[in-house]
Parts: sequence; structure tokens; C-alpha cells
Amino acid sequence: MKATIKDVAREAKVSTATVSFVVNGIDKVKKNTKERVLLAIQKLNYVPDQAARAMIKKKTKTVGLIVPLLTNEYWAELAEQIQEELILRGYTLMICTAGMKSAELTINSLLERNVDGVILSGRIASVPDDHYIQMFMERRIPLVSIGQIHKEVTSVWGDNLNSSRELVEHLIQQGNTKIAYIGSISTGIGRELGYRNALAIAEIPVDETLVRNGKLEDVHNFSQYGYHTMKQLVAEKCEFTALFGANDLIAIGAIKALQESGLRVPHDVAVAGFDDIAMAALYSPSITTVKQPIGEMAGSVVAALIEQIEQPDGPSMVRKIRFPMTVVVRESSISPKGGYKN
Amino acid sequence: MKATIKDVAREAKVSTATVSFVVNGIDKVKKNTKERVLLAIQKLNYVPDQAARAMIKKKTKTVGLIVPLLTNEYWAELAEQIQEELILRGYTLMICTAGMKSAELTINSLLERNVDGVILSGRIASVPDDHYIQMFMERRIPLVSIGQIHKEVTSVWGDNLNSSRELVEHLIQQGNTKIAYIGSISTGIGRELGYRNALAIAEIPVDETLVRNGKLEDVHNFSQYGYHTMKQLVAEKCEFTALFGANDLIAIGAIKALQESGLRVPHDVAVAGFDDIAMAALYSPSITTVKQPIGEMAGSVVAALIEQIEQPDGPSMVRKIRFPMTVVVRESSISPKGGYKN
DNA sequence: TTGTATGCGTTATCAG
DNA sequence: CTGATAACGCATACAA
Repeated sequence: MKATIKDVAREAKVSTATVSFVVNGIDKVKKNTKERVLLAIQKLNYVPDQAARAMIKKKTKTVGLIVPLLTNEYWAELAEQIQEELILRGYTLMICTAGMKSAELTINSLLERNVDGVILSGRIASVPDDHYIQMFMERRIPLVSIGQIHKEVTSVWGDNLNSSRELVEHLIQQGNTKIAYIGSISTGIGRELGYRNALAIAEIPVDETLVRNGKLEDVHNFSQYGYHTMKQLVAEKCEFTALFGANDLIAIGAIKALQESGLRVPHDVAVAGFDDIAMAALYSPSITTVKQPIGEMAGSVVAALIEQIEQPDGPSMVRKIRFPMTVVVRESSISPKGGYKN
Repeated sequence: MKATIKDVAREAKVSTATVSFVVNGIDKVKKNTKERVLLAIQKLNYVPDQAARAMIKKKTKTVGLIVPLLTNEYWAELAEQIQEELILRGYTLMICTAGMKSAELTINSLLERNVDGVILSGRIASVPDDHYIQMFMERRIPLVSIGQIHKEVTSVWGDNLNSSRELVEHLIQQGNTKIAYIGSISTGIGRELGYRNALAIAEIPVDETLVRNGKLEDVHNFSQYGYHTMKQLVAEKCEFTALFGANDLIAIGAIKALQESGLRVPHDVAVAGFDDIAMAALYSPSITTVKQPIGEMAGSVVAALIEQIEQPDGPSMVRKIRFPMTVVVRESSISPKGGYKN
């Protein structure tokens, strides 16, 4: 049987209130008594029940994280970092993978468990987009997001626009002018805009047949999406000498497709991705990409969220925190090549 | 303000007990009353408070999952599948990544939150191995594991021994006799034994200089470990024509190292991995590996755990459930080659 | 069929 | 400094 505060009180021959004081570090207990209590706690292996505590304090010390899935290294790392950050501040994390059929059930459990706040990243599947955001806001549950999601929500995100522009400029500097883009709704508009801006600045007209934007829940399989889209591009005999994939998995899938079609990367086609997942450095060829400062972003969202949680009455402005990201040049983009004409 | 059961009762002009009956589907409420209650619930956006419910029921409907990290696709997928499985049965999952410095804090929070059960997979960092297992057992918290961890714990695992034997036999059939092995403490002994068995059956003596076993917490960076170990192997001028990496990331790291040393895979060295993470199929060359039936394994652990949770008095034998796994042959192992002699 | 009363483990408010 | 005791939100035995 699990020991309760009463058991400890009995064991130490004090009242439950005294035990509570000791447990919570409220310093008005005589040293002597305190030690007796501590001893009893240890002897009985007492651990305070968070549920009971939550009832009166109206704080569960729990926050929810909603991500599309965990099998994408980007979100996995985000989740890890956020958990680390939260635990050090005394909070527990509940992760919801919203990409599955059970998304609604999972998110509902956040409500039932009265999380103190929610961190949102990426889109939620199978539900009208703003639905849950509305729900959290109505309930006054502090909400922050990673990536732009809603204008009234404090959010932290990377500067997709400028970094993808830089990345595409790098491709242009390598001598490429026919540059394809493969993105999707869930990779956001910023990266595509950066691509367009870079071309505009270099006065290269955009060939719309080279711009591909998947609409769907390819979120579960970016690599597959990249693979198929590249196969199409090749099948349609599009002319291009470089590809900007809106994330690394898309880029990897595309490289696979290129190689199967007998095209070499970077010799025939230069490729760049986005996010700098670990695999980007490990892939063969290693992939030129943009590194997101995930650790810092995690620290930043957590700080913003906790601030909101712990001073709920304050003005608590909606903030938009943008992080610069850095282009990482690797093998996949840096080689002289003859170009690909089909 | 969040609506409570009292608010609903007042709104519907019934007692709290009646509301509770409706909420819990206890069918002794007149249809008429029931509808009034349902209406009030909807109007007030009432969601029952799990903390309060947990207090009386002594069940939190929460289970903890302890994995080393999430940025390894294997564990990420496991976590996803387990969550899906649990949520459908009305449970919520709390994921602990035990590979970080904060491991103890995280696991402690499972205790504080009174999880109904725990699923354990992989090793826990920074703590004497059995410490937490002991703790859970002492507290009679139902515990199951993925992979062999403790003989008194029900566990589900893949048949590493036989599948890795099959895999190595495949390498032998391809004409390799000098086969290196790179594993680590955290990949378990089974895979190494399978390797040794395959060699024994083929009457190939084991060259111990080709067997590498990292002792440490390389768990965070299998690929890096594979990379460095392969670099060593090459630097030491070891003779081998094939490599069995105890998981796919190790294999990928090793391939990277081989390529940097000017060796081609599979032309000069054949490589095989283990787990069949998504990247195994996407890598270039695609990687021969062993596919773990993660979905089925997840279903199986969850079933076993919930059985233990929901009939805690029953005999509840310790069970060992073994799943067969299948060898997946891909590019990295299938090619005629000249062999590598340094 | 519905309502009343009690207790779950904790903290906070008062007395002492 | 320490001890009683009243909440917190809910489920349930018992009463009506």
C-alpha cells in the first residue's frame, strides 16, 4: 500500500500539516521535528500524490505538447528538448502525436488532465485547423506555438524566409538557374517564399512547373512524398539542375528517386534540404541544409509558456520570437556539373 | 472558470450524483433527465476532472513509457504505436526519455503521478540498472518491458538471436567469410550471439579483432559510434569484406566511414544493420537489415500491461513473448566484390 | 429513479 | 512552532 501523508504524520508523531510544511520546504518547523518527519518519509517511501495536490492548488504542473508525429527526427528532438527544459522547472510533459487517427482522443486527454499549458507545433490532422486552438483559448489555457499558427498565439519560430533565401542563393551561386522546389502545406509557406525571393533577386523567372506543393497529410511520409514527386518531375522531363526540398526528408526521398533514375547527386542535380536532422550529415551524399536552433527554440517556448502560466493576470502580450538559422553546406550541393537536360 | 460537476447539476436542476451517472454511462437515469444533463454538459463545456476521479478510484488511467531517447526512430515509432494502442483503451501515455541528465527527475514524476503501469524499453542512463525496476516492483506497479530486462518482468521482444543468425548467414552466402561486428552494450547480447552462431555453423572461426562492443552510453549516438569504430577498424588494417552493425544507425555510421576511406558499399564491403528504421530503405545504398514487427510488439506489451493492471489479484504470471523478425535484403549486402585487403 | 452524505490525499486557514 | 479542520471535484453507498 502506498504511504500517504497521514501515515507519515502518524509515524513521526506529528500532524499532517507539519508533514506538509516539511515536504514543501516551508521553513517554520523546528529542526528536531523536521528530522523526525524526514526520517518517516524515507522509511515509508512517501511520495506526495500530485493528483491530490493538483486539486487544491489548481495547478497540475503538467504541460501538453502537440506534434504531428515522433518518427520525424525534427519533432522528436523538439520533444526531447522541451521535456528536458520543462522537467528542470518542475513540470511534466505529456506528448500528443496528433497525426494519428486517435488525435482527438489524445488531445482531449489534455483537457481532462487539466494541463497548465500547451505547446503546439505543426498541424493537427483530421480536424478543422483552428478547432483546438479555439478550445484552448476559450478555456484560458496558456498556449504557445512553434512555427506560426495563429496570430493571437505567442510563437517561436525560425526565420524560414531569409534562411531559405540564403540557401537558394547558395544554389544559384553554384551555377544553378533551373531550380526545382518540393514542399507541402505542412512545411509552411515561408520556405517557398524564400525560394521565390532568391530567384527574384537573381532575376531568374520562376518556372512554375518546377514548383511542387503537396496539399495533403504527407506529414507521415515526407520522404515518400519527396521520392514520388521527384519521380514525377523526371517523368515529365522537366529541366532542372538543382532541387530545394522543403525539409531534409523530402530531399532524401528526392535524392533516392534521382539516383534510381540514373542521376547523380550533386553531379547531375544539386540538392538542398531544411532542418538539419542528424541524417542530413550522415546521408550519402551528405546534405546541404539549414540548421534550426532547436535547443534554443525549445528553451524559448518553454520560458514563454511558463511565464504565461505563472502570471496569468499580467498583460501577457502575444509575442513573436524569431530565431535566425544557419545554412550548412555539405556535399549534396557543391560540385561542378553538366546540368540535366532530358 | 472551468465547469465542475456541481455547475452541471445546478444547470440541469439535478443532483451531482445524477450527473455522475450520466457521465459514467450508468444506466439508471430517466431518458428525460439524461437529456437535460447532457444539454447542460454541452452548454458548460464540462469535462470531468481526472485528478479528482483518480483520487477515489485509485486509478489514474495513465501509463509511463521509459525509453532512452526519442531521436532514434526505433523508439520514436515504438512510442507512437504504444500511445495509439493505449489511447484506444482509455489510457494516457507519459513518455520519459531516460537518456538525458534529467532521467531521474522524469522517472520520479511517474511515481508522483501514480501511473497505473510502466513500460520499459532499453537501458536507463546514469543510474544503477535495476534501481528503478526494484522501485516499481516494490510499489507493486505493473511493469512490462520490451526487450529482455529482468527475469521477473513480463517482456515482449524480438528474436534477436535467430534473426541475426539468419542475417549473417545471408552475408556468408554472399561469399563473405571475414565479417566484422559492431555492437554495443545497449544493443543487447542476442545479436552478437546470432552472429557468432552463424559463423560457428559455417565453421568460420571468429576473429575477435573484428568484434567491437562499445560499453558506454553511445545510445545517444549510435551512428557516431558506428562511424568511429569503423574508422578504427580501417586504421588498424583489419581484413574484412562485410560488416554486421547491431542496428541500422551503427551500420549507417559505418558506411559513412567506409565511403570516406574510399571503400564502396557493397562493392568492397557488404553491410547489414538491424531494426529496419525508415531510413534503412532510404539510405543510399539501401540497407539490408532485420525488420522488427513494432506494431505487433506494441500491441502485445500494451495488452499484457493492461491485463496486469486490470486484474491485479489474478495469478499474473511472468510471461516472455517472443516475436519472429524478418530479414530484409537490400542493396548494401548484395553485390559481387573483390574483398578488402589493406 | 434521484438525492444526500462521505471520503480520497493534499494544502491552507486558523487557533493554540 | 504545531495541530485541527475545511476545502478541492468527483464517485458511490445509502436513503428516499
